[in-house]
Amino acid sequence: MSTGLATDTLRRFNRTYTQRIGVLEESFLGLGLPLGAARLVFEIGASGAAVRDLRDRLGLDSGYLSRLLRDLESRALASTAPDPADRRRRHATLTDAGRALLERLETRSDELALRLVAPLTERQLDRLTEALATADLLVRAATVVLRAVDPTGPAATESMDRYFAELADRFPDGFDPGTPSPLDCFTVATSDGTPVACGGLQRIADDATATVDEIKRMWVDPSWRGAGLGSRLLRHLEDVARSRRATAIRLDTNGTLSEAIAMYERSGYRRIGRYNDNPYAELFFEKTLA
Amino acid sequence: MSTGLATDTLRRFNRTYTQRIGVLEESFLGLGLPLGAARLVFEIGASGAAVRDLRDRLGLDSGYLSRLLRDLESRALASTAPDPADRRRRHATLTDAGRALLERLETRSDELALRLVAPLTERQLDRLTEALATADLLVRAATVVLRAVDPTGPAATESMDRYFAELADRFPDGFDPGTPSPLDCFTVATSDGTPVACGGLQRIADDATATVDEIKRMWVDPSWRGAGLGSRLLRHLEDVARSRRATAIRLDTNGTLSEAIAMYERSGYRRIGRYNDNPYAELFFEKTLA
DNA sequence: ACCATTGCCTGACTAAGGTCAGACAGGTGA
DNA sequence: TCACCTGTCTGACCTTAGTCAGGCAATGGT
Repeated sequence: MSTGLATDTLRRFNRTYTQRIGVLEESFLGLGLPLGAARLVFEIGASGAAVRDLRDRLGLDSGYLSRLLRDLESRALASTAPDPADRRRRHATLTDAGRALLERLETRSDELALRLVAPLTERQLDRLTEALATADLLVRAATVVLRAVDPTGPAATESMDRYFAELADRFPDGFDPGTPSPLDCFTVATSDGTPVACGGLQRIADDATATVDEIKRMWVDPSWRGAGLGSRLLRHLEDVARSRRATAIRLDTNGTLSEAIAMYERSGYRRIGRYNDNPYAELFFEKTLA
Repeated sequence: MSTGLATDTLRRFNRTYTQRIGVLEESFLGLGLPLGAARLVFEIGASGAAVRDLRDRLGLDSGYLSRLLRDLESRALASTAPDPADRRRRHATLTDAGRALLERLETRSDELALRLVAPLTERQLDRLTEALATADLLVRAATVVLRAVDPTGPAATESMDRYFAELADRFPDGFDPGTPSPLDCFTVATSDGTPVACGGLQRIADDATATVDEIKRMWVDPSWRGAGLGSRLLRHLEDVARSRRATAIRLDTNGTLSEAIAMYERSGYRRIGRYNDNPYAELFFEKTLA
């Protein structure tokens, strides 16, 4: 298909959106707060948030956010306190009044959304919901950022922990990572700062005949599957391996991870015999790098 | 399904949208024009537009729009001239420089859209395009306005003409409306001011046994089909008929209009025998009103 | 103990977006 | 012809949103 169709659709949708759904934003208005401040209340949420995160999520200048926070404080809607772990960082929380306002904001937002879709039949509402969920997942997936991180750093550790936790969940007899040895390099995919996928490389052979990297601890957050994140990560790791002068990539996997297996096959990996003694591995794949 | 899921999805999408796609808007920036002015250039378009329409479409205060137009004029991007038909109204047109700018705006917007979806595979791009097109159609359909209009007025005439034109196109031997007699009442569905569907009622029987209204000249714009506009219009006309104390509704149709026939059956209409001598009618339906 | 860095805050400033009241020209019906 | 309406324009005014440079306190490495 032509990318022209895609951009046309995107732009057409953009127009419909700003005219029709965009007014949802304005539901935040009319409760005495300007839009920016209301959005901030929304973003702080019932459980509070770090100032740093707020800045990232709202994409605001540090000075401006600070001013908005002071504004909320002067209205007794929020308060900030230093983070005990690092007293330079600050954490914002809503006061009772702030939480009450948040609730009213949510109610209004819901009402407006409901009114918007009220003329639709149930069947159409289902179609709309499904279409929006699909679009949401894909757009979010498209804007995921792949980043090489320190294989022993916090970002790598956090995503590997989630990977191990899932294996423990899915394997019939559980999973024991032991003390995982650090990999040569590690890539984490993040969306809004939280890791949603990861994977690393380890050199397992380097002699006259071949230089082989093994892909290890590759994982995609369950709620992000079906958006092509896995293939994208795989391609990325292949690029990294190539830049490390690897001539082939291998990986092993367990028979329970059926989506992963399908993806490896789609991506040009072919089944080979066992090449290690990993007790959890049942299937072994290899791909020759061009 | 619960409407809660729908509003959740809508709100979640809303968030993703403002963070990710919303920046498309900013593609209008950086060409020396503030966003509002750039949007106005976009809305005037290559073929110009009435100031009145611009105000409606952009939802702006008359004074503010006027100021924006003066701004564009002072930059030699647009010019306004009185409408010859009513010299109070004014019509805005882009100058050559304005059209050149419009083109650059469109290019930038396209480029940004492309960059946004670049990480997606072709298959995902197809899915995204389809999802957005569906969402677009449904959201636009949900915000269509049904309005009773003068059966002989311009709005009614315009949509009936399009209906007749389509019949002429679809019937193997063409269609001749003759001099259509005005109906008792007529409803037009509009989106952004242009008619997208219509239908009227005519009392065809009123005696001791029954008061019967006939639905005539019901039509949905081809590009708007599949969004439930037909059923909504049908329900609306039934309400109108009820308010006119009708006890039953009849309608006739041609065998070629298969989507319409399916819709009538879904909506509780049952086949009856011929009740008029309309030469184009082949099928006849009736529904008893509660 | 020192220094660079990080995280947040403040003051000063600007652009953008928008409202409101009134003015004024053109049009319309009695 | 007059009174009133419609559509647009102008001046005065205001809020919101945001940038930038510099400041201070807490932290981490040496």
